[in-house]
Amino acid sequence: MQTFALFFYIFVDIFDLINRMTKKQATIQDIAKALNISISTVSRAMSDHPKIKKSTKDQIWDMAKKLNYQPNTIAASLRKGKANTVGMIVPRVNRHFFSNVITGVESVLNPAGYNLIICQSEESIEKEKININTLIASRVSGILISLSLETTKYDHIKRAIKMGIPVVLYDRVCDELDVCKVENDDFSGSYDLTRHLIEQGYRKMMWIGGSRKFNTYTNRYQGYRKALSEIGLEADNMPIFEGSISLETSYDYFKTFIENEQLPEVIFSASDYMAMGAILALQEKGLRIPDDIAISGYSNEPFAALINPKLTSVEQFSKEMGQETARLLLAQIQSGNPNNVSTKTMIRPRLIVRDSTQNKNPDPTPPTND
Amino acid sequence: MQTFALFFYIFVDIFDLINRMTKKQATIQDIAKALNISISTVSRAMSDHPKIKKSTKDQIWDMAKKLNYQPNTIAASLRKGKANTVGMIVPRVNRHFFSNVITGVESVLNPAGYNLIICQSEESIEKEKININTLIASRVSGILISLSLETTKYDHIKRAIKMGIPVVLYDRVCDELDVCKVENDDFSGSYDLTRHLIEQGYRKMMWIGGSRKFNTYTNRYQGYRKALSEIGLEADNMPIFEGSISLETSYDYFKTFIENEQLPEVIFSASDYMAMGAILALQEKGLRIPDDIAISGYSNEPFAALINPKLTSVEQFSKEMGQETARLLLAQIQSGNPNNVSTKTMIRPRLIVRDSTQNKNPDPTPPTND
DNA sequence: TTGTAAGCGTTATCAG
DNA sequence: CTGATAACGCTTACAA
Repeated sequence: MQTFALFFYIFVDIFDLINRMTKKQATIQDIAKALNISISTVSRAMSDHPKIKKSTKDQIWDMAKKLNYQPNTIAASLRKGKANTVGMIVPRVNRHFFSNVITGVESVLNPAGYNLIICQSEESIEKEKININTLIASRVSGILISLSLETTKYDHIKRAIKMGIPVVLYDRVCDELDVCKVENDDFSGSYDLTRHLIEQGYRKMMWIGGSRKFNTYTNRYQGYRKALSEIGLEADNMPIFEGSISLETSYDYFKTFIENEQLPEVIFSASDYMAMGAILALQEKGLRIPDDIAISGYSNEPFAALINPKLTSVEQFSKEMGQETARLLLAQIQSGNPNNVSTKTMIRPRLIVRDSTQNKNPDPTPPTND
Repeated sequence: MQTFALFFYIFVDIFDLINRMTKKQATIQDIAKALNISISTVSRAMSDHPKIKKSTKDQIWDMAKKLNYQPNTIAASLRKGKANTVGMIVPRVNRHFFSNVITGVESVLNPAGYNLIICQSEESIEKEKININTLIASRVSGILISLSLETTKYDHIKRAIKMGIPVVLYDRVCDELDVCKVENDDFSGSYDLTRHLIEQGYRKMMWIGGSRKFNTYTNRYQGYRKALSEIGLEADNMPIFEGSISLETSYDYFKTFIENEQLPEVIFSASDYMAMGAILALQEKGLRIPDDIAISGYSNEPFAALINPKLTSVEQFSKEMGQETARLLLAQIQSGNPNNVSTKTMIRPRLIVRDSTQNKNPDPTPPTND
């Protein structure tokens, strides 16, 4: 018994030694050889094939452990013609919104056995093209993409679609591609928010946001415009500031705006960051929010609930968007007939009313409508 | 001429047709066949091998374009025994700090021709093990990992190391693994911050932070302790609150703390979120910051500069950490002798002094030391 | 229940 | 400068 144990010990060690010396990883061949069985049996055992005897399976699994076997998905992918990998193109990962979409995507893709390759376009169409090529070259099972701000031609994406790779667009979509899309319902979010402002009694409004050549901001503007038009106000005749979506841009703008222009009752900011810039500029001039001027944001950035006053904003459910996007992709992959349908899913955002839009001295006139 | 053009047109179309019908992607074989040359020549041309005539290369590239050829990196990886992919394990992507590390990593890995597979451990050692297995199975060229909070055993990581996969630890490291590590110099960051508080004249301090069983918080505590001991104060004798690192925990704690305990002059919070929770609780009770009580944070979250008062904090240079981590990994990969060195890189953080620690009525006693 | 053998698309070695 | 050919590690008909 003693001897046997010793023998066994040496036996194990030899395998380990061989592993180390050759620096080569064990394959199913090694297992097959060691057990004097066929490699296909090993392959089947590794995927827990029902037609393999339990006892042989156990043998194989033991040996696998002994040899420190790690399956090689690359070989499997090559053989199967596709990888259990999906590619996700994101403008930037270090944005609250997008990193939450990623979390959502992973939460459905991982349990389904897929890995995520994340690529950043950094808002550049050139990078986006490179990303697409990389993903095609990696033979991913599908591609999730939110378009870069620069992207106005879609040949690179069409190429992927033509190759039979399922594609789902999320957040930043376009009409030209005939695939599944998951969007934020910016129109509704904006409309609801504007209704809230109206109900608070505000009438003299001002729009600030990113350039309306981007869908996001057009849609938000349209929602704002619609709500106003319903009570007989014309958004286009009220002040508008379009600029790059950053705290600084808006801060600088309001520094001078305050000096030269008459302030509205409320600022509708289509971006929390721009709202923040405005707030800093206004507060520096001694203006109280919302008493002297109210303001709302959009996106519900983490800081919105933390600043003073707490910022009214719109929650976008980024994680849910990721989940829905991933689910659609999985459906495409599993259908075996990718890109055969082109759906359009709207994620309905939710208005979060906070202190920054609480009218202390509401206009006596109620909304004329509804 | 007319005829030729027509012929050519049909010719192209046939290829396209075949591509579509078979849904099979063109390979170098197809190119070779179409051009009546050998597949090895095509392979060489695709990697721009110097010994291939310019004219044949051009032919090949043309045909590649015509056939809509996309290289198959899976096949290449299998043949070469490794993928041009590196794996990155991150506790959570939707954290400001980590998503910036990712950005940094990508900024050096992509130009070097590597792709990133990002996995989230979600602070679970089980997930971390699965992630490691996935990455090994994908035959990544290297692994970057920040340990989950649960991780106290490292067999899974050792396995990767033993298989010859270069591993670099970042942010959350451990002594037991003999690999390259990139850490935040929490001790120094905390020390510098405490010195600043001392210089502001604060003496009655309070420590709040995450559990000190985690390196991060021990180190920060030690820096704090050291600075205090230098002026003859004993940190251990001052109030301490350890809890989960969230706004809510700290908010709840201070709601009752204010009622029952005597407030310190300044709260040293080892987390911006906990600082924020405290601020909300204190301000709700009508306390003015920093006039009635000062407070500092750590990590320089985006909101730190936006709240009122602006929060003194410590900037961690997460992007730079990512870049350094990636550089170290690349060096390991290229050395061909992975995990042969084990370095320890400290990223020195920077103190950002803001309003929340401006002492309006400084203690007349200057620091006794330095 | 297990084995045989072909092949996935590359690259690398050797030979012209 | 180019070609033939053997892997790389796995899956999967088809056979037994």
